[in-house]
Order: sequence, then structure tokens, then C-alpha cells
Amino acid sequence: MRLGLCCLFKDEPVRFRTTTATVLARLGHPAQLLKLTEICRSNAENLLLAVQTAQRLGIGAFRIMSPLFPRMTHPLVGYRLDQLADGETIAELLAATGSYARRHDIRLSFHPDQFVVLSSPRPEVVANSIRELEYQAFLAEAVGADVINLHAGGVYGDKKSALQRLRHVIDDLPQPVRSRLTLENDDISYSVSDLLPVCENLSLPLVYDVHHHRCLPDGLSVEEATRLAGETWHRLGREQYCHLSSPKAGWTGRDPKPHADYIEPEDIPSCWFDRAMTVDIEAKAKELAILRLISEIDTIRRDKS
DNA sequence: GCATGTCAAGTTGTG
DNA sequence: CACAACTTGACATGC
Repeated sequence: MRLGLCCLFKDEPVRFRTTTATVLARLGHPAQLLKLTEICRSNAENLLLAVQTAQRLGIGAFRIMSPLFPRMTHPLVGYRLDQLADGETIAELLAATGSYARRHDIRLSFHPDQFVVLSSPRPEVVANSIRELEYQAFLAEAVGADVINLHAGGVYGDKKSALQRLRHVIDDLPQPVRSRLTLENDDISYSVSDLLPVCENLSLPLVYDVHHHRCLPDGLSVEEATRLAGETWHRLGREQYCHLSSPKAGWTGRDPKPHADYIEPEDIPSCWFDRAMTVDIEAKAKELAILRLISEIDTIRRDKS
């Protein structure tokens, strides 16, 4: 099990900056690009630092935050790297991050946020989503990330039609996106058994989120879901990717969906131990949760042997 | 200094 | 029907 960190550190001095479209739009064009250069260069430096820090802590994967280059695809204030004064420096930092990650076997991924929806019946929503995916694929290419992971989106009262729209849109995606795209089961609409046929049909890997599966059961056991999702990766000769989190208020609490600060060791599926796979840890305490988990797993291993 | 409201975008379920 | 939740913060503003 290779453990992965999502986007941010809690105690380590790695910080990502951002800005808003409103602020950028108020600035004149030169000032706008100056501000963006500052932020993008700082974020590229911190991305390299993030991967180096992950390596130092024994973390084997890192999910890169979507707004690494904030508002890059915005219709009004969007921009390209070559428009920024430090564009070349920034590109070199991304390349350095990629080669560091490769050298130390840190797996990199992306997880576009809730606005990226490929199953929507609204064409403008799908078009914006594709633009955002192309931006993330450009970043992924630059740093050598092999995964851009997405939820299936809304149901719109008819799951079958939604999935059919999703299939067609995915099939027409540009290659840099398509070759990295994965689908993840969510906790309200699409379960593993909903997504498996789509993934098998399109040769798309399925990211198995065991917490979502426990919130939205589908008749499959955790072991079956792990194995079936795993096959979608292994068929392509790739390492399986999964997500793990614990409920903030426990499994008996009112709503199990919100994530806790740390991972309850009991929430780790026993079939995941000693399995060759990447597991992103979605815990609010970020790297602290992973460090605690690593030592707890060591203890469990020692007790077993 | 510090507290507070805002942030491009979608969809669903709750109060 | 408005609003929070979803990986969350971080930033700009106003006191």
C-alpha cells in the first residue's frame, strides 16, 4: 500500500497561493499578469517542495490541487503560461517536479472539483468541463501525472441516459485527457456497480473510494469492489488507485459523509494490506494523518507476525 | 492586527 | 425555496 496525500500540508511549510477572478478583473492587464506570474511561480516552487516533502515523510503519492495556476481557464481573466514573464522558469519548475517524482517514485494525480461534470445535459457545462480538463491534462503532462480522476456527475432523474451521455463525451475527449481519465464512485449517486460497466466498456480505470461505498452500498462487498475495480487497472498494466477516509461523527453518527481529521485503522479494508496499490488518504489532518497511519500499520503488521 | 465575507463554475439533499 | 456540502483554504476588505 502506497499512501497518498491530498493537495495540502498541515504542519510542513508548503503553501499554495490563489486569487479570484473579481480581483484580477479589477486590475489592468499588465498588473494582472504580474500578479499571476508571482502566484504561479510561487505555486510551482511549492509544488516541487511538496513532492520533496512527501518523499522525506515516506508518502508515496500526491494529489495536485486544481487551482495550481488560479483562474487559468476563466472566460474573462484566463491566460497561458507563455504570457507570464516567468513562464519559462515556471515550466522548468514543473519539469523538475516531474523528474524528481519519477526518480523517487512519487505518484502524482489530479482531482478536478465539483464543477467539472461530463454527464450534464447542458452543453455549456460540458464544454467548460472539457476546457478545465484540458488545462489539468496540460499540467499532468508537464509533471508526469498519470491520473485525472472524476466523479460521474448528476443523475438528472434518469441514470441510464446520464451514463450514456457520459460515455459519449468521454469517448470524444482529446487524447491527453482521455488517456489519464478515471472514474470514481461517489456517496450519493453512482456506486461501483453503476460505474463498472462504463469503465469496462471504455477501458477506463475505476478509482474505488471505500468510504463512499460504505455510504452508498450497492450489494458488492468491499473485497469484491476492490478486486473488480483493481481489474480495470491491471488490464491496462497500471497500479490500482483507491481512496480512504473515516467518518467525522463515526459510522453510527447522523451523517457519515463528512471526513474525520484522522483515519480509524479499523476502516482500512483488511484485503488492502500488502496489496500493490495507491491509497489517497482523505483526512483533514493531512500529512499528520498519514504519518499516524504509517506507524499504526507497522504496529498491526508486527502484531500479526 | 484581527475578524469576516467572498470566491467562476454543478448537483443533490436538507431544513 | 434557500442553502450547505462536497478536498478546503486563502485572500481582500474593513474595523
